[in-house]
Amino acid sequence: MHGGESKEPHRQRRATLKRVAEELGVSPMTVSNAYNRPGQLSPALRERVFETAQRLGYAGPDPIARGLRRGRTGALGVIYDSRLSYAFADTAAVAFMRGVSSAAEEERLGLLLVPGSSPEQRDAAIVGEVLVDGFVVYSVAEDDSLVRAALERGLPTVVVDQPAAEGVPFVGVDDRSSAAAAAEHLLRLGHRRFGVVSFGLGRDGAKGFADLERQRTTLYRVSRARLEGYAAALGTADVPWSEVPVFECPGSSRALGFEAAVTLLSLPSRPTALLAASDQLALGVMDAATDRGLSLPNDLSVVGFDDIPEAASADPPLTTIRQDHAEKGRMAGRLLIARLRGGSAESPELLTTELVVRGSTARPHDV
Amino acid sequence: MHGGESKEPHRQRRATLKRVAEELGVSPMTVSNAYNRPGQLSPALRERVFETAQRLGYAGPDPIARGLRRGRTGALGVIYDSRLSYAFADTAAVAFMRGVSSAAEEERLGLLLVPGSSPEQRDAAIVGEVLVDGFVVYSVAEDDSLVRAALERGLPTVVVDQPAAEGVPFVGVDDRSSAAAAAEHLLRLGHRRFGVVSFGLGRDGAKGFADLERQRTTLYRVSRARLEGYAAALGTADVPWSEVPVFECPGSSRALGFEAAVTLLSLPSRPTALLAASDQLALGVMDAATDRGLSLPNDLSVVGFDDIPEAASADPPLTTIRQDHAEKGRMAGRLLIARLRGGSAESPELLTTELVVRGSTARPHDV
DNA sequence: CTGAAAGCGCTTACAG
DNA sequence: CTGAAAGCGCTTACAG
Repeated sequence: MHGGESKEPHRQRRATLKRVAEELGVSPMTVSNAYNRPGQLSPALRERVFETAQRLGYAGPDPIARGLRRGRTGALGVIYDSRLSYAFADTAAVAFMRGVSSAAEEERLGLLLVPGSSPEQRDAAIVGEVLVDGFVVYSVAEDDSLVRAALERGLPTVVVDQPAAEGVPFVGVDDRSSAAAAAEHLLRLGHRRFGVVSFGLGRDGAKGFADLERQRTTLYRVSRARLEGYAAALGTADVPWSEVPVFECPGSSRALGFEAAVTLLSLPSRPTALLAASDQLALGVMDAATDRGLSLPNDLSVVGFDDIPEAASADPPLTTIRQDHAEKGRMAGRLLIARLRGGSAESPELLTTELVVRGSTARPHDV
Repeated sequence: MHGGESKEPHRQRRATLKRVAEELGVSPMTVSNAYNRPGQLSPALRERVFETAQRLGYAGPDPIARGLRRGRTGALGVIYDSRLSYAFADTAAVAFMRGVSSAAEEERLGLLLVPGSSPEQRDAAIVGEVLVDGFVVYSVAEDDSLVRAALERGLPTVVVDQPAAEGVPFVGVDDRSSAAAAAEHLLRLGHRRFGVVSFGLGRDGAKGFADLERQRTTLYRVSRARLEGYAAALGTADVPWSEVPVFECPGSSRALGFEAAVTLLSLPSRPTALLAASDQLALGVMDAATDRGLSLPNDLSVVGFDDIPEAASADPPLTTIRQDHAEKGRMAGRLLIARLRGGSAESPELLTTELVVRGSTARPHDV
């Protein structure tokens, strides 16, 4: 029964709990207890276990085996829309991660950043292979294969920004009322001729003007909600929405904002105010306006969405809708953890936003 | 043999591979092959496997069980000195993570951020419990319990900035020559009266002047290497190192830099130039100098180390030693991956640094 | 305070 | 192209 040591050692494998138990002449469970339930055995025996472990080069119970037995990994998975390295270059994403990590850390959970996806080359399979207890899906379009893969995995999942489906916990802002606040600000200043730079409205990656039909039928709720917010505010002020040009961008980059603005600003009846669905787009709009020799905010008012750090330092500083990305991350993390703990935790209230008025908006020049 | 379905279903557990195999009347290995080796079975059978899986709500092989069997997790662990949320607030750390994540992603590996540690409350045990294939230890003092725990875990480990021990792969910059370059720059400008704001030199958290003995005997190689670099450069110019006041700070914060400078600048023979071991410390030095009514760089030259984003936007902009944090992360990630792959990969060369001359340094006023 | 047995859910040789 | 068996390394009831 003893003397395991004399057996032909197969290639000197890493020491195991069982091996330590044999060496010591106790049962594996005693060794397990030494690590996991100190109260279950005498301090002296526990000491002997650790000594033997040390001597055999046993570093403690293998976390993978423990995970299999216990059914959990101790990590939250974060799924990001793009390459991970982009997440660390995106100030909003970094703030969001800061929030998620603080929630995870409160519960002694790790954060696993899921690799391998870019919009061009989706590797949704990895979502099924990753060792986590649940997912936070951040900044991923609601019909994306990454979201599907996360939901199919059958683990608790919280979706951020883009609601995925009925019943899936969601964290985000009230896009409709936030967008309305942006439009109302411009109306108060006296603007009547608007243009909108929107996120994408379909999988087709279309770039150009979106008619009312396309606006209404889009499956992208964030895009739709923001358009609805703009429309509602303008409607209240008797600005007919059907006459407001909406330029759709297949993404949210400065370059796309630039393109959109080039088109919008060459319209026969040039808008005096442009509403952009993100600060990135808005900054591109400002680039285009400046390029065209327009002076901001005199010739054109611009409002963004997000309040990224670059918004405040833009020239002129960008008026925008601020959201608290870190708080969003914290809420997403906490909501996921509540699900993990078996709580039937409801999705929390939507996060509040705030209109931040800066130098990129003013009364229209011709009023 | 069949009809597993008719057996008393214990609480409707999650479906397993075995369950799918029973349902289909094939062996578990066939189901496993359907997921892992498509070529091993007919497309038709494979389809039937997936259909059955779908019907039973089986989401594919459990990654934990697979991990146990295969002996790997598919994730790299990143150990950070402080709370994770601080890492996402630290621009150098974020750039570093960006680099590590790009290396991980190249190999389809996830990044697990290890939770639960702050300098005040170390939870090194978590390092033994986390499901990863190896560790990158970032920004952790070489005698810290986190480093010990990572090494004891017995997984491949790469240490960054603070070399941990002989034989442990290491990524960092040449601290000695970088520090020397900083001092040489000041010497070239004509400075002869120096002061140094150093990192900590011991576990005791001491704050104050460090004598030669303490400088020489410190176990912190980074602190020592930088002091040696300063000393070597000054020695070459016949500035006696023994007369250069070295103020030791138990950390690297703006507040500590402030404190150090308050003391150094009230010395009877006031230095005309201060060398700081980090930009954070240097910014604190500048705060203190301004507070005291000194004008920079006329009354005092300051050189930092790191080139964090705040350095360029400081007033005046900070002269410093630039290091490429993202590249450092990428190298650390690649080095770890090479170890994982069984390569006996040597530690790569030290990363190069670059003196960036900005407005915080000038000829001494009284020369 | 300690043990013997079962089993977490899969994949890996070894056979055919 | 498919199977039966062994086993990855642990922890969890169940007993005593």
